[in-house]
Formats: sequence, C-alpha cells, structure tokens
Amino acid sequence: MLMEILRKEGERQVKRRTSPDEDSGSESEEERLKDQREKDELVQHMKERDAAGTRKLTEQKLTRKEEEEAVRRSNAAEQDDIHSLRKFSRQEYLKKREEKKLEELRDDIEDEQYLFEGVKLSEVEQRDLRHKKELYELIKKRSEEADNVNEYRMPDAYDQEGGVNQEKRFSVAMQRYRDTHAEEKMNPFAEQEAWEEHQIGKATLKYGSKNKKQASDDYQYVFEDQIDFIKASVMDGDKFDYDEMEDSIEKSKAKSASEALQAERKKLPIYAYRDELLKAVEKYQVLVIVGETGSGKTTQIPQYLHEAGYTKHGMIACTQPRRVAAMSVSARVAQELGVKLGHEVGYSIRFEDCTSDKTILKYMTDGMLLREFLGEPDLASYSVVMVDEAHERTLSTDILFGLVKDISRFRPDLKLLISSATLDAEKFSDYFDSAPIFKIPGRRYPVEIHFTKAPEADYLDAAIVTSLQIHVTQPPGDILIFLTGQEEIETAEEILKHRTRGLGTKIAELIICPIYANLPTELQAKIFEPTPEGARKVVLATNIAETSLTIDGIKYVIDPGFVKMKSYNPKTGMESLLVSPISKASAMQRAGRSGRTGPGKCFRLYTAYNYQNDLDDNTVPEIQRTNLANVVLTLKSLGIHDLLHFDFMDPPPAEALLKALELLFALSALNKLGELTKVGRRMAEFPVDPMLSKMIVVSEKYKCSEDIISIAAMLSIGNSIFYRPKDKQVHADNARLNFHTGNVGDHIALLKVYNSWKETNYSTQWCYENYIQVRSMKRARDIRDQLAGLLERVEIELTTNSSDLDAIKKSITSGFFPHSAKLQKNGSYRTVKHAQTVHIHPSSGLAQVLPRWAVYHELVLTTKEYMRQITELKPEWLVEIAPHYYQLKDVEDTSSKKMPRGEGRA
DNA sequence: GAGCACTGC
Repeated sequence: MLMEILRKEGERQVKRRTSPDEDSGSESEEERLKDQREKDELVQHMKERDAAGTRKLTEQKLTRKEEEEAVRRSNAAEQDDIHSLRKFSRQEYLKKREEKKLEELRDDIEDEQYLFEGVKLSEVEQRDLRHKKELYELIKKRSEEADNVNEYRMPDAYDQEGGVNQEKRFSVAMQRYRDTHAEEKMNPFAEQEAWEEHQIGKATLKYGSKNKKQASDDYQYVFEDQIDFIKASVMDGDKFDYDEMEDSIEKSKAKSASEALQAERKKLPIYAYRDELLKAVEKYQVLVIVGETGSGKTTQIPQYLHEAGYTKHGMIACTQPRRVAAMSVSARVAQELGVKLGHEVGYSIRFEDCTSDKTILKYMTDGMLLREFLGEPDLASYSVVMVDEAHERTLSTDILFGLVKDISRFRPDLKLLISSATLDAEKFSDYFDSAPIFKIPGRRYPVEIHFTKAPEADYLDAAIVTSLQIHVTQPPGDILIFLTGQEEIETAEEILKHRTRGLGTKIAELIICPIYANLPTELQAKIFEPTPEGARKVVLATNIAETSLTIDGIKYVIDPGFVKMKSYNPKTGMESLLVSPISKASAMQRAGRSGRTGPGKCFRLYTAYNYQNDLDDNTVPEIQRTNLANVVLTLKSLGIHDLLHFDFMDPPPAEALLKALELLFALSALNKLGELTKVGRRMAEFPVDPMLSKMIVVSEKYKCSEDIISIAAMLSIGNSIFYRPKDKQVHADNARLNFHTGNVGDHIALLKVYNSWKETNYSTQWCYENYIQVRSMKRARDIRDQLAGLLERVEIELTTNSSDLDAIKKSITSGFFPHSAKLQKNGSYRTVKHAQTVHIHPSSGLAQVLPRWAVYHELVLTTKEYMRQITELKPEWLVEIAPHYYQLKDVEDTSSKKMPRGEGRA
C-alpha cells in the first residue's frame, strides 16, 4: 500500500514538471530579467549610499544555489547519524569528561611543580587577586563547615580544616587515581587525549595569556575549583549614543503622552530607513529584513505600511512564534496609533481572537496563520504578510515559508516580508528567489565574551563556582545561568544555598531564582521582582530565558553550552529528549541576554577551541527532528499532495515523511492513492496530533465523545499535570495513585482527574490537595472547550458513556492501534508491529499490574525505552478495529499456554 | 522503580 502512495507521489511530480506552466515560461522569464535589471540598478544605488555610511541594502548572488544543494544533501546524510553520533547523553559526556579530569589529575601528581602553577589568572583579574584570595578562603571554609554531607562531585576529604592542605589534597587525589587505575591499569585513550590537550593548548595560546607564572607566584592554591577564563572577544554593540538616547527619553516625558509616544517612535533606529524601506517594498514582492534587537521593526514596519496605504486592499499580518509576543506587540502598536486594541490593531492566538471587522494590522502566532490557510488558501484578505523572527525556524514558520512562497507566485499583489537574524539572511534570500536583503541596525550594548582556558569536567559545578566568582569580584548586576532542566536547576539551587549559607554580611546577599516552564506561576513571578540594593540575583534558567522571557538587570551570563533537545528517529518512530551541545547561534543569543540594559559579560564554560570546532553553526530546524504526521495531514488538507517535493527550506528526512504518510494511511486519513479521505478531512479540523484526532472522530461510533475529548485534552498537555516537589514526592505519588483505583489504565485515570476537578467546580484548592498543576488543568479545559466546539463543526454529537469503559478504550485503540505492545516473559513488552522491546514507565498506574496487552500514548527514550500513558487492551480489538493493519497471526496469543494470566511478575 | 527543554494549533 505504501508503495502505491509513493508511486502516486512520483507520478504527480512528473506531471508537475511537464504541466501547462510551460506556456507562460518565456513571459515570466522576461519579467525575471526585467526584475533582475531593476535589482541591479537598485543595488548599484544602494552601494553608493552604503559607502556614505547611511544604509545597507545588499543584493544576493544566485551562485550559491549549488553550494546550498550540496549542504542540503550532506545534511540529509547526516540525519541518519543524528541519533548515534551527534547527540550524546549527558552521562556519556560527563563520563568522558570525568576520565579527562582523571588524566589531568595524574599529570598533576606526577609533576608536583604544576600544582604551584595551578592557578592561572588572566591579566584583567590580577588586580583583584588579594581581595579574591581572602574571599575565596572565606567561602571555601564556610561552605565546608556547612556541608558535612557529600559535596556534589567533590572528593570527601579536601581541606577539612578550611585552610590549604596540599598534602591531604594530594593523598585524596592519589587515592582516587589508584582506585580507578587499579582495574584499568592503563588508559587506552591517553594518546588521543594528549593530542587533544595539545590542540586545545594551541587554541588557547592564540588568545594570549603569557606571563601566567608571574601572576601565580605569590598565590597559593586555595580554591581548587577556581575557573580560569580568557576574554576572547567582544560582541559589538552598535555605534549608538546612549546618552542621547536617555536624554531624549527624558525630554519626551515632559510632553503629553501621545506626543511622547510619537517622539519615541522617531527615535527608533528604523525611523531613518522608513522611506527606503517603503520604496523597497514597493519595488519587490519579497524582502528579507535583517533587523537587530531593538530596531523597532516589529512595531514600526506594519505601521509604515499602513501609512503608505497597503491596508486599503487587505490586512497586514505579522506572525510571531509566541503568543505573548503577539499580544504585547499588538498592545503597544494600538497604543502608538491611539486606537483600541481589537479594533484597527488586533491579535489572534489560539483560544483568543482579539480582532474585529475594522482590524487592519493583525499580529498573530505563526501557527494561527497556518490554520487560517485551511479556510483561505490564497490568503485573499491580506495584502502583506510579515513573518517575524523567522530565524527561530519553528515548525510553523518553516511550513509557512513553503506556502507563502507558493501563493506569492499567483498573487503578485501580496507583499512578503521575512525578518531574520543577520546570520541567516542570505539563506532566506536564496530561498525566496534571491530576494533583496534590507538591513536595519539595532540598539545593543557590547558584551564581553570569556571562554574557559581548559574544558570543565563538571559544568554544573563550574557554573556555580563561576557565579560565586562573579559575585565576589564583579560590580553589581544580576547573573543568569543556563541549565538544561528542572532537576539540574534544583540541584544547583541546593548547592548554591549550601555554599553561601552563613556567610552573613561578609559577602553581599545572593538571591537565587529558579525558572523553568513547569514551575508554578506564583513561583515564577520571583524573577521579575527588582533586586534590592546591595544584593545580587542569580537566575537559574532553562532555555526558556533564551528567547521566551526577558529578565531586566542581567549583566552576567554563564553558559555551560548544553540544552535539552528533542529528536525523532523516523525509523523507530521514537522521540527522545537528550542533552546536547548548543549551536553557535544559540550561544550568541545567550550571550546577548546580558547586554540588554547595559554592557554585559558572558562566561562560557567551554574553550574557544570547542566553540569553533565542536558546535554547529545553527540548531537543526525543528522540522528535521520531529514527527511529521500532523504536518503531513495539514499539508494534504491544503491540497498539497506532492509532499516529497514540497519546497521546504530545509527538507525533513524523506523517511520521516514516509513514516507520516504510512501512519496517516493506517489511520485511514489517506486512501491508497495518498488522497485525503473524509475521515482525514474531519481529523484535520482538530488542532491535535492525528492519532488523537482519529480517536476523537471515532468516538462518534462508540458514543463517548465527551469522555474522549477530555482524555485528548489531558493527553495533549503532556507531562505537566502532576506536580511533584522534591520534598513531598511520597504524598504526591499517593495522591496520584488515587486516580488509578481499579487499575483502569492511565487514560481513564486522566479522565477521572479531569472529571473530579470539574465536580469541584474547577477548584484551585482541590488541585493543591492532589498535587495537580492548576495551570495545566486550566489549559486542558481550554483545549477541551475548543475541541467541543470543533465537534459541532464536524457534526459529531456530544455524548457520554462513562459507565462503559470498554467503549472508551475501544475509541482510544482506534486512534492508537499502531502503538500496541504485548507482555514478554521477563516483564518487558514488545511492540506488536515492529517487535521492539519497550517497558512500562514507572509513573504509570499499570507499572505493577503488567497487563498482557497494552496500548500506549507515546514512546520515550530515557534510560530505557518507555511507554507512557498506557491502557489495557483486548487483542481481538486490534483485528476488529484495524483489520488492514493487523492480521490474526499478529495477535495470536502464542505465549498464553506458557504464561497464563496473572502469572506475570507480581 | 524513574525522572520530561521550549513553543504552537
């Protein structure tokens, strides 16, 4: 069947190539040449102006196409290795680093002389040497008095008395060395590591730090975790008169509010380019805009276009990757134009459409515009589409690119503006048929970038030490540390508290603020409270602080260089969340977070050599590392059939597309020709994953749509329903087990949670008592309401059938039958279709029950391959529900004689 | 008996 789909895809491609477009070929060619001439003229003109130092508008070369193609091909090849080579788990990483540290330690021991040179300080830091020395001794002493527990990855017996005790340190190190090498005898990697050392040495030398010996002559090794940084570069701020800026803001306060707003608008860097920009928009259909942070592009460009009359023939859409951005920017613009939000200026996000008939400037999330495509495939009501923050490459923006590029061909009146960061501009330009690039400078403060001199074995410890180092040596200003997840943040918080405890007035107060998305809202508010005079704030954040939220007052950024990233293996259909090194683009973005309100400093816990050689330039776009089932369904329902040749900017792996087609076919959303079926059309109405939407559509048959949409809503919020604070884990677990009485399975348990919450009239108190996140539940309610509305639209009656759990389970199975698994003798499971060994996730209510057959919501790879959210299944259902997918032999209970029911590992 | 970054529809 799949082959049939593929063959069809291929045929379409052939058809397309020889389609009637040929006729218009020569005409459009002529136009293109004319266009080219005009571009050339403009470029010449621009170049002249550029020389005068006023503005930059550059033309793109066409010659890069081939190069680009080669890169694409190699990217595709790399995809195969993505799970094995490029990403590696944190454990492996730490282990490797640990070995490296051991190696270093051995060198230490063999060459005692080295110990006395151990402290290497950059010249900048020499001044503060004495001051630091005192404070480090103090911190060291106090922190060890405070911890009689095992320090995080600290050897047991370092310098117990608080003073410097080289002898003891030496013996501990020696002991560690012996312990490890007793078994190993020798290190087979020594040679490789020596070579690496050498290479790293070469790299660090470039940045100079001669005379280090002088620096350490009068310095004792007091704080062995001291980290040395090298100031490698300064990320330039823009040439901008800050005094003038503040001055003008000051002056504008005196005027009336609206005058002040207008005056401020004129002070934005973009204002000087207004006329040039409008000219360029008039001349070209597609324009790539490079507007740096603070240039005012998001708020101003739509206004300029409105003033120039583009709104006479349709709305101006401006897409944002995030809801908050769409809301806040539109509010600002409404204020500047002096209109009420929701009238001329509005925003449209999921659950909230704040627009009206009058609306001409519409800010929206990118996913929302994508949804609008479904109802209006040519975007007829828009005259301009501006894709903002395009460099973030969200799944939705990537699809939007292909779609808007396509419609721009037959809608010459539609203007496209793509706004991106500097680095990607050329790529965007190439993709949009060499669209001109328009550059607007921003307002940024310079950021000093420091690298470590040597790789750090334990980045968490290094980050903590660095933050303390900053705290005692650097002028006031808050610190932002990027960590990978909740657990790590909690650990870091504990260690920091230990180390600063009891220091009293000896050092300034250190306020520790954790922040991650799953943190309850009331605790999140803490990071926005202004830092009291004399104190310093340390923000421990996940990637959320990289783009999603901005914290004022951050002056120092500590970047260990890791992030938790989702990747998808199309071969097995398994998603995994792995700690991976960040990209250079990401590192720059992180560094930039310190320069928002004044000059900043960024401390990277890796070497300049690592940065140059080990980090990718850009993060792999989401479209290349995700399950595409939803994307494929959306595109198919937009009438785009030839997916293998859809004009993606970075095409996803073909395997992932095929996997998605295969799944949609199995769900009967596509027929064997790869065409959308009636079921598929209905499924596409629901903004959830295809398996969930199939489950919803099928619930009509089993008369349990009310229950199913509750389950679907709960499943689509994912993992943040149950709150599990570190100190009350037992209570939280018990509370959760209450919903599992009768071993009904996780899906039904979720339904119970939702219904119980509803019965308490959506009580917040109830949530606290049951360790459930209120925020997630409210979200589930919103999603459920939306799904209920959509059910009406596809004419499915709302019915409930709570007493018949089998009906509900059958609906679930109808959506999730490809995710079925059978118990093995050893207590593990094997997936029915792919014979893959998997396990029940311990958080499941059925973890102890071990049903013979199970259907699961998703597979995640952590320490093992786990099924999350599972429900028991009767094997005959599989054949009944999906006869095209399972045959009797698949579900024949071969093991039934060997292992009767209930004999599982009890 | 384990542990989940961030968005978005």
